[in-house]
Amino acid sequence: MSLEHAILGFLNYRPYSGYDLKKIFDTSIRHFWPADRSQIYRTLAQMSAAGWVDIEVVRQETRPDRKMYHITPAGKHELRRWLVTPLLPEPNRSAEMIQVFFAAQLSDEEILGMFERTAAMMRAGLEQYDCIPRQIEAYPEYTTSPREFFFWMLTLDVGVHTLKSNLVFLEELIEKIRRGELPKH
Amino acid sequence: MSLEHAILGFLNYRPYSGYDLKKIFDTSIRHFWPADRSQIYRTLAQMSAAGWVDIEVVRQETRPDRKMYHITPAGKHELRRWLVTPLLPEPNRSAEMIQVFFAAQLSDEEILGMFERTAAMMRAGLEQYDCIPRQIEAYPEYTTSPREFFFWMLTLDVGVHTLKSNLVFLEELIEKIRRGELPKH
DNA sequence: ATCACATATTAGATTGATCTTATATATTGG
DNA sequence: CCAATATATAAGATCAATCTAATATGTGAT
Repeated sequence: MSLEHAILGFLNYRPYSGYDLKKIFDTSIRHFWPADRSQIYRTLAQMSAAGWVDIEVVRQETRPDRKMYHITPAGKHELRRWLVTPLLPEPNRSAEMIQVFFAAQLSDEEILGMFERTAAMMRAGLEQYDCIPRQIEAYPEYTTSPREFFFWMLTLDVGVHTLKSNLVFLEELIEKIRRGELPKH
Repeated sequence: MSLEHAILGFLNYRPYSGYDLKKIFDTSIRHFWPADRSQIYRTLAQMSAAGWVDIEVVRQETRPDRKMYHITPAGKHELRRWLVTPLLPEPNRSAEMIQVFFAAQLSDEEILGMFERTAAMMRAGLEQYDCIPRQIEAYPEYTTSPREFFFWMLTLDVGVHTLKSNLVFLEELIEKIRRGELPKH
């Protein structure tokens, strides 16, 4: 499971609580691995049972107690093992592609409208990416070195590059449809 | 759920059994929506309960009976409704990106090895795409018009385009690492 | 004064996807 | 002759992800 290893990755920087981890996920890797609060807590419990993390209970008077999770040597070992393991190629499910696959059943105008809405969403997505580096820089405690920062930024670059490339492809397709080049029958 | 609508899309060509549909999925849209046999049968049962399909039992003597699923007017209506509905943007989960995100913990050599293996898999993937059009052409009964064929091919073009674009990006990154341009600390 | 929000964890329920197993028979290949 | 593969459906189990709700309190905004 990847969630476990993402958590190990963060705990390898320093100890965090489940609540901290939820915030970190939401401000960093949510774009390629969103995580549910409940699932983070449950996964932490499993990781504790597996001996990958130790729990330190921090008493608080005005707030509920926090459980700080510390990575163990076994956890560090598991993280390294996973990081160097090539992943089996998992297919990226895409409901959009199903719509494309059966788009012949729609009129040219409907298809054009669909693709134009998609292009608009992709352009909006590109603008969102511009805001992320500032978000990450606002959390300097999460990153500890230029080397780490390089790879954090790399995940963003991949996202931007893929989006841009797909947008160019889509815009060419839209032009093609506008020129009436779809088979009519 | 997208699986339901993919099934409706195929049943809108002609009636099929669950067994047929599994084969069709595996030879056409598996690349962006793999489907489990068991799940297809269960989904067909739900679709029947929802009134989207009718079941015609075909007695066979030497083989188990087949259940041929026929799309109903309600099913056709639901298919059209879904095809013109813009989808909520779902994040593409990517375990590979988690590995990139925490790659700073590995040595330059380990990172290079990882990326080179990924590039090799992508090149192998590109070669696989070359074989797919022939597979589809081998199943002419699934497609009924040049218009449908155009969109079938379009889903392949998107896949090839994305793969190629990501491969170029990755090759540039590998060159950068070879030139020793990763931050060392 | 009240309402929303932040802190902090956990349990319950459901869904979609996946894997395994069961059943029963015909054909094909070694 | 035996093993594997194809035809055909379905139940059982599990897992990861998601949504909702419960609990309890402090702070800031309207």
